[in-house]
Parts: sequence; C-alpha cells; structure tokens
Amino acid sequence: MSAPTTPVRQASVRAHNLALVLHTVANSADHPSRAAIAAATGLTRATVSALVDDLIAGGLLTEIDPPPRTGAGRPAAGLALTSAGPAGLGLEINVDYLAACVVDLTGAVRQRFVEHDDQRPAGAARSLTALGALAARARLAAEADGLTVTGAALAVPGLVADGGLIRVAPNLGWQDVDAPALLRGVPELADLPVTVDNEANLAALGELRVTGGDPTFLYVSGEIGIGAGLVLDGDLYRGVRGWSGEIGHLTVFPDGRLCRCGANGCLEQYAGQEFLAGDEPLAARALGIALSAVVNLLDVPVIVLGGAYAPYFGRLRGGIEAELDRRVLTAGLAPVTLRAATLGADAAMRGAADTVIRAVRDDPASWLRRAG
Amino acid sequence: MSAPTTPVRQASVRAHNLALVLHTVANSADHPSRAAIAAATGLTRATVSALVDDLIAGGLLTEIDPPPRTGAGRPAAGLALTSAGPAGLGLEINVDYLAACVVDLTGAVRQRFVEHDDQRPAGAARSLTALGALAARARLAAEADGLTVTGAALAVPGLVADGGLIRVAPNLGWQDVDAPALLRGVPELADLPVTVDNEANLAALGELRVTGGDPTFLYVSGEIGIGAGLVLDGDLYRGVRGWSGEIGHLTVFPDGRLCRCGANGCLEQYAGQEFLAGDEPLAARALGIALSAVVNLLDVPVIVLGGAYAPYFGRLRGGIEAELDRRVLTAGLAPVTLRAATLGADAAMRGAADTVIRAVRDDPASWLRRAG
DNA sequence: GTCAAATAATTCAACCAATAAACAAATCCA
DNA sequence: TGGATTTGTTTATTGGTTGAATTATTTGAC
Repeated sequence: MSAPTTPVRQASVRAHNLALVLHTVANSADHPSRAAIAAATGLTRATVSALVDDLIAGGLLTEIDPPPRTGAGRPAAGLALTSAGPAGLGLEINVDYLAACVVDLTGAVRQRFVEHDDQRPAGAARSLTALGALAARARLAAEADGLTVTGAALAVPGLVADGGLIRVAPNLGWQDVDAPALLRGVPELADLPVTVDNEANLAALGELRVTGGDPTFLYVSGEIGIGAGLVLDGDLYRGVRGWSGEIGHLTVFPDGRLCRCGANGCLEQYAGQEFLAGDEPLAARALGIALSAVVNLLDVPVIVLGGAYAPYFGRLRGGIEAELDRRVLTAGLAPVTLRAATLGADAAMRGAADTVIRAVRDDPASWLRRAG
Repeated sequence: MSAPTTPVRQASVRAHNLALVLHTVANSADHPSRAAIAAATGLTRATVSALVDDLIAGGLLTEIDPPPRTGAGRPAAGLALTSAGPAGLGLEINVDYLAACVVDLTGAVRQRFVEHDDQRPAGAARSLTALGALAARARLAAEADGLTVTGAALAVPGLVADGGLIRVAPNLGWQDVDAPALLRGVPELADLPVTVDNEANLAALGELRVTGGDPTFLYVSGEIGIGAGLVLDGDLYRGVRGWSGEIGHLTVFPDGRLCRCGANGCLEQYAGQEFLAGDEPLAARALGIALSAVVNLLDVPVIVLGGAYAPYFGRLRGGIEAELDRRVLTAGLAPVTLRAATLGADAAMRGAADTVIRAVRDDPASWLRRAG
C-alpha cells in the first residue's frame, strides 16, 4: 500500500528542507544565491538563509567569492558544494583488475587507483585484502587532501544478498563471500560502513550522474557475463532480494545453445563478450530481442550500452534497433533511444562512490549532526 | 536523482501524520485504540488524539461503540474506517461487458452493476454513453446510501496515454478515444474527476488489496490479449509513458507465428485465450519463458495469474514452474511463487475504484479541507 | 556626488504542530 | 472501598516556517 510508516516531526521538516536546498544547489547549472534558491524551491528567503547557514557551518556548502553579477541591487553571494567535506570511497573488483576511487560532494574524482591483475587464481580473501590495501591508500590520500570519507561501496560482478554477502560471482569463481567482513579486516577501513552491490547496478548509477538527462533507463553491461542496472525515476531498482537486472539469462532462443546456468538460449550465449566479436549481427539480434522484452514490460524510453558493448556500439546499433522497431508494441507511438555509455570502465567504481555521496546529499541533516 | 522538489511546512507534517494514522487503522486487523495507534506509529498519545479528532470530524473514522475489552485500566475506544464517507467509482469497459461499482473507504463493494453485451459493434461513443448511464445509476444509488463519490477510474483493455486518452484498444477496435471527455458528457458524472488506466494495471491493484500479502508481484491477465500489471513495493509501476506491462508481445519464439502486431513469436500467439484451450502445454511453456524473463529482470517474487488464466491454473502451473526453474538464474536461491488470482472478472473494476479510495487514504488532509 | 530604486540577506514576532509531563476518566482486582 | 492500571486530555515547551520590517550593497539618474 506504499504505507507511510514513520511519524514526521519538526526535525523531519528541517531534514527535508536541508536536502531540498542542497539538491537545488547541486542540480543548478550556475552558483545560485539564497534568493534564487528561495524562488526555485518555494521556501521563503528567511528559511533558505537559515538552512544555508547550517549547510555552510556543516561544511557542505561554500560561498563563492566573486558572485555572478546581474543588474542593480545588492549583489548575490553564489553558493556551491564544497570540495572539502564528505566523500565516498568507490571500490570495484573484477576479473582482471581492482580499483578504488574517492569522489567528493561535487562528483569530482579526487583519487583513483587501478591495479590490473587477473583475480581468478587469487581467491576472495587475497583479492579483497589487495583491494583493501588499495582502498586504504585512496582514503589516506583523500583525507590528506581535506576530505572526510564517510563510507564505501563495492561493485562486484555477481549476485549480492542483503548485508553485502556475495552469493555467487561466477567469473571470479566466488561463492558466499562476506566482503564487508573481509574489508573490515584492513585497519584503515575498519570504521567505514561498506555496502556491496552488483557491478551493473552501480555502473548504471555512475551513468546517471554524468548523463544527467533521462532519469529512467536501462544500463546494459556486456562483460563476460551480461548484467543490467535498471534506473527508474532516478532511483536504482534492485528488486526485492537485490537480484534484478539478470538480463544475461533472458531467453532469446528457447531451444538454443546451452548456457552455463543450465538453461538453453540465454542472451549471454549470443551476446556475451566471447561471442560478440565473431558475429555482431547475431549478437545485435539477440540483444534486440532481449531489450524489446524490457521495453514491452517496463516502458523504458532509454537504453544505454556499456561495458564491452560501448566500443561495438556502431556495429550493434542498427541490428538492435531493427528488432526494437519490430518487437516493441509501442515503437510506433514513441521511439526507444539507444545510447553508448560515456564513462567506460570506471562507471561501476564511480557509481559506487556516488552511492555514498548520494546518502549525504539525500540526508544532509545526519551529516550535520555528526559534524557537530 | 529522486530529487526532492517541494518544500515542507508544518501543514505537510500534519498531512503526513493524518495519513499515517489513517493507514494504521486501515491496515490493522482489529479496531485499534488511540493508544494502540500511538504505540504502532511512534507518535505520542496526545498527537494521535488530535489527529483522530480531525479524522472523526471529517468523517473518515468512527469510534466503535463496544470497544474490544482487555485486562485492567480504562477501556479503549476502538476506531474504524467509516462506511459512510468518501467512495470511489470503478468502471470497466471490455469486449463483452460494461461494469460499474462503488467501493467505500473500507474497501467494501457497495454498488455493483454489470451489463453483458458485445461492445465491438457499438463503437466508442455508444459504449461510453452506455457506461455513463450505468455509472450514473451506481453513483446515485451510492449517494442515496450516504456515500460521497469523490472520483472515478476506468479500466480499458488498451494503451492509455497521459490525460486518459485511449491510444488504441485493439480488441474493441478503438483508436484515439478521449474517454474522460465522453464520460463528462453524462450530466450525473460531469463533476467527477475521471482517470483511465489499463485493465491489467487496475486488476493488479484489485488483487493487491485482497491479497494484502506481498507488496511486489506481477499480475498477468489472459484475455484475448495478454496484459500485465506490475506492482512494485505496493505501488503500480506504469512506466514513463504509461505503457508498461505489455507482456503479450514479449518474444518467446523469435521465428515463430506472426502476431497481429507485426512481430513473430509473441507470447500472445501461444498463450492468448484463443490458443490456450487447445494446447495447454505449449501455452504453459510460452508463459514460463516470458515469466522467467520478468523474474530475471526484476527479481519479482510472486506471480499472479488472472483473467482467463485463473480457471486454467491447475493445468498451466506445472509447465510454467518447470520453465521458471530452468530459466530463472536465482531459482536455486529463492523460489518464485505462482498463484491464481482470487477476484475473478471484477478485479479491474474494483482496482479502479480502489485508486480513488487510495487517493483519499494517502492524502486525507485534502479531503478534510473539502469536508470543512 | 548624492539620492532613489532595486535586489540580497537578516532579524523578529507570530503561528502551528509535535512533545513531555501532569491530570482526569474509567475500569479491574484485592 | 481503594489502589493499580490503562486510556485519553490538558497545558506548557520546543522547534521550525512564515511574513513583515530592517539592514546591506549595488546601479543608475540627476
């Protein structure tokens, strides 16, 4: 019933309006004044002033000294997100690399460490220890730079259950790995809250931040496996158990090739990385069939091809669009936009860092309580 | 960014908490006291008292006279939703019948009119005029009974655009029909806000109310066409343009039978009502393939089979579950529950009425303003 | 160069809603 | 009959927004 379940008190009003002001600054193209924020949000100037004072005192906003000039009247003081303040640690573990980055409140990447190395022989414990070391370096460098890392998120190519337990990551050969526990074993990270999520989910969030445009889209990540991240109205849809987006195992040819999952005709067997290069037309057709299922089911107006698909985009596009045109019931009423991803291999790691930042942006009040 | 966009003031706090109290009463198995509501919501007894007073004054709650007895102490006054108060008018137009019902705040069906008649030769204008007459009778009967009909919702087997425009209803032979405008032509309905939605979407909401259990499920309605309503976390997911749930045109056999939509191998060509009776095993297989796509994509834990599927449930179940087991990647981690719908042919009409009631339940403050 | 107009931001009293604590009401149990 | 107990109401307090008045700082006109 979408039942409201928590009471609201005055403090919640303030928390909401703090987030509202912070979002207004974040989504603004220029550096808005307090008055501009008041006009944009519908709050009074008095209220905005009070809220901005809190946000400045808490180190989330700063006044930009040379304010943007206009006509007559007292000049406005421009406001901007601070680049010294809370930051998110984004981590990624994949078949052939480990990566860590720190992103500040403005979305800028402040630290970035990548270690190319085949992780399959290492095993979960060694991989995560190595990642922990990388993460520790990133964190220390960021904090030396005046940032406060408030949390970490880890992207993995696999199924993640509640609590960050990695149920299975087939291409790494992992099963039932408690990644947060292993990362907490690294002293420099022990105090950080760590979340774990599917690589495609986080990559979708990474794309969301940079595209800025459509808040509803499907991000398809073609690696050895094929995953997808579904962003509905600006929020990642993870599914009830967190297992949404397993587009690689959508059936495209019911009696087709046997997949390692045990079923026949999974998309992965036609458009996975290893099949992609040899036969783009078939891959495009299979992708087109699977993607039309998504559009018919969810009415998603935009599809972003990422991971290994991005470099093949030009060769895949025509074949995919042909299937979409034929198979999407509403294709005649409104077209489906097909785009290549823009972030490349960093998407998941940046999306991971972004989840941490997003938590601060969505609930600045709790950061302010913490900052004193 | 799921950006908050509206300011919050004290009045919003009250509006939220009014909805919170109303929901608590609605979702309660018994008739809770003010103190019980306070305990359940986290509000103080004083606040709950004040809110309840408003809700009683506005005619949404009533005190139940013989209160449920407990041990010691002053006896509690039980609270319940009123059965005299706001009500929703649910309308449905389908190939072979017109229907109208009125549902009160408690969810009880207070009026129900069904007119069996083939609508295909009539055309949109005549069908909607006839439905308007039926709706007018239902409304008058309900208001004679002390109810206030606050709005209407219409279920149609077709694609609906913003504003209630029916883009296409293939089985009725309709195209670009402005249903709200035609209904407003009926004098007894002219003042009612009317929304229009897809039949499967509203049937899903109808099932949601009666099942009460899982707030995330897919409702599949097998009629001549096959539609689906997707309920995510208690809310209907309509898609960006309102065209979600077109599961009938999911591709199950890419080179299979030609569908009237122009594509090959749509589910509808294997599991539509006219194909269903002859060959249940194939229908079950096709449904299983399509439904595993849904589960792989969305991690939906429950699927409800309605419409023409409900009577075939026993014969379809095994075949569908076999495909789900084989094709859903996470089938080994957690099973998918398959259920038959419980509401029968009334589901869409009741779901429609429920959307109206739901609006009052979710925002009682605006009803109170109106009620004075 | 001074003053009016304009715009930005702050101050302050008023209001509204929730809270906490005290109080009143109505029952049970000894 | 009286204490214990639970419900519901009353009252003072707190916190946050509003709106109007005030202060601050610039442009432009004379």
